[in-house]
Amino acid sequence: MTESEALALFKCLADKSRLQILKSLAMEDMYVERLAERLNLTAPTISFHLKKLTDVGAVRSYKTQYYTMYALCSEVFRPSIMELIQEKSDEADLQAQRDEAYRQKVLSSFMQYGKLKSIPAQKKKERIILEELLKAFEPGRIYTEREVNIILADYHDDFCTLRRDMIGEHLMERDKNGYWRVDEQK
Amino acid sequence: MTESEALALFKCLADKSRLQILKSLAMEDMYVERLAERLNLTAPTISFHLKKLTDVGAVRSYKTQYYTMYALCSEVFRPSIMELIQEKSDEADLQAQRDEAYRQKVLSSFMQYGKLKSIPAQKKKERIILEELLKAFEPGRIYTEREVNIILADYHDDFCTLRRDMIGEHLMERDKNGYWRVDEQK
DNA sequence: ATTTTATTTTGATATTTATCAAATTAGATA
DNA sequence: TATCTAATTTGATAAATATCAAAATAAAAT
Repeated sequence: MTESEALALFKCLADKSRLQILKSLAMEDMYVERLAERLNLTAPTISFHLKKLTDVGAVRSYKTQYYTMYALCSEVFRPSIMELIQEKSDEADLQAQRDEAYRQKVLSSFMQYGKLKSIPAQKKKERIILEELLKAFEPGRIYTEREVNIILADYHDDFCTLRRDMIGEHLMERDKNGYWRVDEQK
Repeated sequence: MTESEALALFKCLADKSRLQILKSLAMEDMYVERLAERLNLTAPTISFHLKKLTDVGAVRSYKTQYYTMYALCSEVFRPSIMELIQEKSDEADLQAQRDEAYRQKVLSSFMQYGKLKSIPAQKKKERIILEELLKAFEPGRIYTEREVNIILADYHDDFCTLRRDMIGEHLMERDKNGYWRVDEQK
């Protein structure tokens, strides 16, 4: 089971009516109207819940003459909660984690005591460093070139290269009034 | 753990952010801002989630100089989902179930083939029967005495007693225009 | 004492969703 | 085929809630 499947399962369990349905089905198979009567809900509402439960594989249904009987899929409920929580992440999450790990690795190999040991030659690595240094600037605020130099000089003597590459990587922009952060997201 | 505690726990698990928090805390204890950074959420949001998780006993916190560290309460996650689902119901639910069981017992011993075998002598039992017969009347509609008689006669020859006791139990009311159901709730 | 930093609370908002009534579909019996 | 009955879908509504920004607390360092 993947992480998002576990989430979907928990969402299903996070409802009183659905828990009651599961508890009822744990005792014996039942059809929609029987459940509606037991829980004091309408048939459409029970149907709605059973659909959700079916979608996550918690229940299954079979026909017996008049009725559509619903039954519990017990296997789904065997694992402990901990097992579900620790499901490994989906592909997207995994990639994000890998990215973050790489970022940390680059940061720790080029930064020390809050200073930049050297400016990475690889563009990809320098980009990561620059993104980190960018945090020293407030979003929206406009800085003079002198202010930018002072801030960057805190990290490395060659603040000119840093300043130029900030512009080159489009992390900052400039005009006659000064420099400012580029903030894309949101 | 009671049924409603299990429900509260599942509600907590039914959120992506909280699952990620738990997964993070499963690796190591963390403080609010660290989690906010990892999940790309604001500190207030993390705080909000941690409060919920604390309330259900999923995490606990302790102070270490600067920070409030949060830690997983692993015991909570050991049981299988099935164990939680089958928690016995709360006191209120249990009482409701007992009441319903008693009602069914009375109904089945005095009713047969949709007819009333006899009118219960015990007031408590008759009340249950009358409440059941009341369902034959539409809420809001006004019936003539003759109509009431016809409906009640379907259940027992002594429809006069039934009609009188409907009034006596305040299940129906009457005035010069006729009879009607008393519907309290909603 | 003052300032800084971490955390929580408050207020507002947008999204999700459980529920029902009414309408529709599907199956089985007559 | 026609007619029940069970089940689902649709549309509407009310309640819950995840999130953020801003304000308020708390706690530590200067």
